[in-house]
Amino acid sequence: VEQRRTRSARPSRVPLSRAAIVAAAIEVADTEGVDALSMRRLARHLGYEAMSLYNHVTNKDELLASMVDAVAAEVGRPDAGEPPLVAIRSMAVATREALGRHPWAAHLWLRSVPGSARTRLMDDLLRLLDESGLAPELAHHGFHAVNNHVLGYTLQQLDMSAGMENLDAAVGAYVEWMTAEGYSHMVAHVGQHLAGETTSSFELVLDLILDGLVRLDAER
Amino acid sequence: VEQRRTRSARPSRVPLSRAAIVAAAIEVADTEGVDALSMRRLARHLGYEAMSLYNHVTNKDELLASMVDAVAAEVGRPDAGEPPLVAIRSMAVATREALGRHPWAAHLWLRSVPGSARTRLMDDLLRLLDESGLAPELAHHGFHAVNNHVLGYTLQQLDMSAGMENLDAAVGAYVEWMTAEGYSHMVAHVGQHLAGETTSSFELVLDLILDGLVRLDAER
DNA sequence: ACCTGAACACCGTTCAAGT
DNA sequence: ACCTGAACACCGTTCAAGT
Repeated sequence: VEQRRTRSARPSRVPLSRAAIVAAAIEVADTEGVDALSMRRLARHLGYEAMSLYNHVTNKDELLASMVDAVAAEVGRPDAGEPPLVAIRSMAVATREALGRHPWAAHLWLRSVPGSARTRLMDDLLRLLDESGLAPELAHHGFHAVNNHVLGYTLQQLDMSAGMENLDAAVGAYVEWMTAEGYSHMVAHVGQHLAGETTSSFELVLDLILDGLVRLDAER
Repeated sequence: VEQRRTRSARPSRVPLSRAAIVAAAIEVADTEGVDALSMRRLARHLGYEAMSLYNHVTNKDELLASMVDAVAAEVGRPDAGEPPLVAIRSMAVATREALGRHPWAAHLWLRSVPGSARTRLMDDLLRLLDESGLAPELAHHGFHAVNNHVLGYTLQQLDMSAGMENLDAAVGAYVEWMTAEGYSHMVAHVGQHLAGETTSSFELVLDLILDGLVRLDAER
C-alpha cells in the first residue's frame, strides 16, 4: 500500500480518463454552476493543464453532451411489471428528480444530439405509450406532452428556486416593483409561492395530461 | 438634406441609444445566433467600439434581459371581448409564435428576472384564469401548466428544426446509429417527424390541458 | 455627455515540443 | 501515449483619457 505513494511527484492526482473528466465536470457544475465550468478550471480541479483534457475529450460541447447523458443515465429504467401508464408516470417523476439533482442539466438538455442514455429514455417512453394501447397519433402527441411537461416544469421550478437562493433581494425588489406597477395577479401568485402553498403542481398536471390522453382515446 | 452628410466623418452610423442597441442585438441574434452575439461584435455592427455600449446598457446580462422582454412585447395583449378560456388559448398561441420568430428567446426566457412586458403577459394570464371561474388552486396550477406547455413545446420544436437545418448529416447519422443500436421506437418516431406527419401537437395538448382543468373544476 | 485606446483577467483550441 | 508551454483569436468589463 505504501509503495504506491512514491510512484509520482504528484501522487494525489488521479489518472485522467474520459469518465473521470465527465464526473469532475458534473461535480464542478453542481457546486459552482455551469457558467463557472471552463476547460481550464476543470483541468486545474483535476490537477492537470487544460490542454490535457483534449487527449480524452474532443470538445467542450462534447463534454457537455456527455454530462447531460450521465444525468439521463441516473433516471434508470421502468419496472417491467408495471402497467404502461403507471410506468410512464414513474419515469416522468424519476426524470424530474434527476434533473433536480443537477440544476444545470435542464438548460443543456436540448442543446445537443441525445446520447445513448437519453435515447434509451425516449425509446422506453415511446414503447410504453405504444404498449398502453393509445392510438398511434395520441401516443405521438403524448410523447411530446410528457417530455414538455417534465422539462418545462423543471426549468420553471429551478428558475424560481434559483431566484430565491441567490437573489433574495432581487425577488423582494421585483415584488415591490410589481406592486407599484399594479401587477396585482402576479403579486398574489408569487405570494402563494412564498407562502409555501405550492402543492405538487407537477404531478397534478402530469395526471391531467395522462388522463386526458386516455379520455381522448376512449372518445375516438 | 445634403447638409447632413457633412456633419460627421462617418455619417452612416445612427446615434447610439438603448433602444437601438437592443434592436441591433435582436437582429444579430436572429441572423447569426445568440452565441455569435458579443459586445464587441454588436458594437462593430453598429459602427462603434465595444466600450461605447456601456454608456447605454449596464451589462451584457441586462442587454439579454431587454432582448427577451422585447420579444415578450411582441405577443400583444388579449382581446377584451373574448371569453377567458378563449383568450388564454390565443395568448398561448401568440406567445409560441413570438418565440418562434426569435429562436434564441426560448432559451433565455427563464434566465433573468422578468421585465415589464413578460410580467404583463403573466399578469394577464393569471387574470384570465381568475376570470374563467376556475377554483383558485386550479387557476394556480393552470398558470404553470400553460406556461410550461408553451415554453417546453417551443424549445422542443426549435431543437428539432435546428437539428434539421444545420445538422442534416448529424440527424442522418443519429437515425442510423439508433437503428443499429435497436432504438426502434425512436426510429419510428423520428420517421414520423421527417415524413411531416406532425399534426399540430401544440394546440391538441394545449386543449387537453385547458379542457382537463375545466373538467377537474366541474368534478370539484 | 458620450466615445474610445489600452489594459486586465479571462475564454476554447491548436500545435509543436517534450517525456 | 499522454502531458504541456506558448500562442492565437477571441471574450466581458474597467478606467482614464479624450472630445
